[in-house]
Order: sequence, then C-alpha cells, then structure tokens
Amino acid sequence: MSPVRVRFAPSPTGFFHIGSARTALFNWLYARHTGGIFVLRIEDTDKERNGEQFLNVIYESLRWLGLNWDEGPGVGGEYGPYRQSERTAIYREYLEKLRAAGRTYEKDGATWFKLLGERSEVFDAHRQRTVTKVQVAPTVIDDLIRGRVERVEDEDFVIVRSDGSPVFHFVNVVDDIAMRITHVIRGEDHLSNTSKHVELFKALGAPVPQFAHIPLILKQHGPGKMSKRDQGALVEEYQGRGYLPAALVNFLCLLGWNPGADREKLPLEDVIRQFDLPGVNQSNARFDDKKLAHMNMLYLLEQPADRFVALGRDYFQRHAPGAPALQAEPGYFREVLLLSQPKIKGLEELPAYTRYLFSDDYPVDAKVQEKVLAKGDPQARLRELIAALPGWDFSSDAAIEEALKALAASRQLGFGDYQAVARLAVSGTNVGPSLTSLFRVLGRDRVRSRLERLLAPA
RNA sequence: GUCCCCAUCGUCUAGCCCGGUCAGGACACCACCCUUUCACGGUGAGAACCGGGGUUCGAAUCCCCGUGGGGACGCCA
Repeated sequence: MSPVRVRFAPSPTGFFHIGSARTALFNWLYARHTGGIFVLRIEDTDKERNGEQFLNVIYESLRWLGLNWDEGPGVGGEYGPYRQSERTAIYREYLEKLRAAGRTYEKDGATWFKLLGERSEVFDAHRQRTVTKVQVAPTVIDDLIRGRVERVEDEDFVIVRSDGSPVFHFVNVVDDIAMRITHVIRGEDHLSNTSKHVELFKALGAPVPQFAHIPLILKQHGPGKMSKRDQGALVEEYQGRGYLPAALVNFLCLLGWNPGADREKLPLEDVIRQFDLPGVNQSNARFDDKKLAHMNMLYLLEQPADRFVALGRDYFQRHAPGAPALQAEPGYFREVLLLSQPKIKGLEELPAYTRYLFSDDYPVDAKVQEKVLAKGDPQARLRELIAALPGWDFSSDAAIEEALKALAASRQLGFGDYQAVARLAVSGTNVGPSLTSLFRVLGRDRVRSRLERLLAPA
C-alpha cells in the first residue's frame, strides 16, 4: 500500500473561509492519522481574481490553526512547484498527451476536452441554447464518505481558455496526478465536478484517486451554504476576536465528525488517532457560534496562568493599544487577569470587564445603580464601610472577608448587605470577581475614594 | 429546468451498516442547587426519528415514492 498523499488546494482570493479551514483540517487529520503527506497547493490559475498579497492570508490562517504542510510553498518537496501559476510547462506536457490521444479539439479559440460517444444536438431550456450531448457510460465514483455515486458527464468542456490559460478541472487533475495524490478530500460542492475529473484521469491513463466529499457548512441563519460575506465566516475573524485556535479546531472537528463516547472536547492527538474518512457525516451542518464560544471558554479556562496573561496582553495590544491596562504594573496586570480568567467567556470581554481595575474613569451602569440604591439603606452601609476601612488588614482576601464579616455582624447584618452597594461603588456594575478580591487588588485608598464618591455624588 | 447529495431535539450529533435500547450526549433555553454579584460547576425539565407506502412478529434502522434541504450545471475555483 502506497503512502497516503492528500492535498489542500485553496485559491488565493483574499479570504480564508471557515469551510476551507475544515477541508484543510480534515485533509491534515487524515494525513496525520495515516502517517501520510499533507500537501499545500495554491490554485491561482484565475489571473483576474487572484492576488499575490492574498497568499499570506492562506499561510497565516493555516499556521494559526496549526495545520502545517509537509510539501508546498515555503517547505518545498519533490513534486513542486506548488503554485499552479508556476506549473505551465507541466500543464502543456499533459495537454500534449491528451492532444496526441485525440481527446481535444479547438473551438472559439479555446481547447475542449472530447468525451467519447455518440453525439447529438439538444436544446437546453434552462440555458436557452443548443448544446452537444455525448452518449457516455455513467462515471462511477466510490466515495469514501458517500459510497457509490453515479453521474453522467455528457458534455465536452473547456480545459484551456482562449487566452491560453488552463482551467481548474484540468490543472486540478494534472496536479493530482503529478503530485501522486492518493485521496482527494474536498467539499461536497465538488461532487458534481468529479465526473469531469474522473474522465480526465482516465483519458490521461492515470489511476483515479480515492474521493471523499465532506458535507458543507450551512450559514447560521437563513438558507444556503456559508459564504464569505456571512457573519463569522472568516477564520481571521476568530483570530482577531481572540479565539484560541485549539478551540476552533476542536469545534470544526465536531462539524461532520465525532469521536463517539459522548466526548466533545478532546485533544488533537486523540482526534488524530480516531479520525477516519468513513466516520465523516454525509449531511450538511449548520454553523453554531454559541457552541464555538462555549468551546472557546472551555479552552480559555484551562490555560496556564502565564499563558492566559500573555493572551490577554496580546489582546489588549491588538484591540486597545492605548488602554490603561497596558500601562499597569505587570504584577498588577497579571493579578487582574487571573481574577478574570475563570469569569469571562472570551478574551473579547476583557477590556470592559477589567476597565475599572485599571482606571478611575469607568462607566457606571445606571440601571444597576438605581436598583442597588433603592434597596435597604445603602448610604448607611457606605458610611459604615468608610469608617471601618482604616482598621482593616488588606493583605489577603481572607483578611478582608473576615473584617467585612465582623463589621456586618456588629450591625446584625450579613456580608450580602454590603456586597451589592460596595461592588457598585468600586466597579460601577453588579458583575465581576469576588468583592474581597476587588478590595484587595484596588487597595484601601482607591476603595475608600470610590465609596465616598458614591456616598456623595458630585 | 436537468443531474447529484442529504434527512434523529431549535443547533451539532450518538444510534442506522449487523432491525427488538425509557432514542443517548453537547450547545442554547427554563427551573432548582452551590454562592458574595456574575460566571463556572451540579441536578432536573421541556425538546427529535419529515410524510406515505412496503418488507417483517417487530422499522429511527432495510426498500420505494413523495416532500423538504443542499450542491452542481462558467473560457470561476
């Protein structure tokens, strides 16, 4: 059995779609599972739409996701070059083979692939024109995911444009032959193209690779497959929003594949071990960003402290470079971030969640304020706190908690009677880390001035 | 329109291949518990086999038809 060789063949359009990411991932997983080779090939035959600067989008997205390629741009390999725009000599060579075999003809300045069989002219109502139909035996595809699929390819098709450039169907097949690709794993939108491809493989006398057509990702709302214009369709978007690549990868694995045993969050090594093509679903999947967000939270929660702090700093630097947080003393920054780690769902929440800990200029939630001040005797509680504060030991959460509980007990009250108003005073909101931690981190002076500020609004 | 693919909770899915389970899990939603707010976590509730025929003692599971969804029908990839 020859070693598995799979390829991911994106075209540089300037976007890296979430569906492309999954196709890349499934190819990569299959290569890793089988100990095979993962090839990256750039399909840049469309001169009109492809741009040099767009290549980096592909490279960076793949790298961010951790999908390293064994052969391709930047790493080389014995079947290069790996950009189609640099392989014209190879295409010409294969075109010659077809020509010599009498399988091509020229029409309208373009080169067409000739199907073998009886021909007849038929009026196509949908396309509103006459087409030449060829009577050919159905192409049979033994798809690893879908099983046996039969389709009749009954019209000749263009393989080289009138400007001399080869089209997708042709270069795709030629490259798969030349690069010794054994398994073609791609989106289901290519299933109908496969009959064309199989005809080409046969005409070129090459072995037909195994095909595996994976289901498509449907847009979250509304009909149709996800397109690059949809919210959340681009990998860069998640990268920008501070999602962890491991979370996105884990989530993507679950779209169309599952490890069984009611397990969902699992390390990549386990996925690699268990992943196989026959285990991939046949039905399309709707993208669910809520579940992705949940997965991301799970991963965020388990990040080691140093790592989480670094991720947070990076997020601030990219999204709020002028934020006071970045001016904070590193030890303080770390403390605040570690207080936030178990509380937030995503890095995106960080700036707003921690703002009052880095600056005295922070918003106060009017609704919360109204509610808190309407209940009990908040003014009295504030006065008691301010009076008691000087005698408190601020060295630890436990010490602060003890002091606060003692204060409450002395007035026949409980911790809860101070909690809401004190939190409002120091943070302007009703959510956040534990109150005692907030007190300790902010320090006695800032706590006092904020309590006083709420007691006597300017 | 033609061709191809698909069909289990709102969503992702297990179960289907090798018919017999209270149709299981996760996200979301709701309730309760935990609790110092908020999250996390825990417990529980509601929630699905698209419809119709067949085959069979028995069908989510096998077959057919319908319906619905998706895709392809380019000198795009």
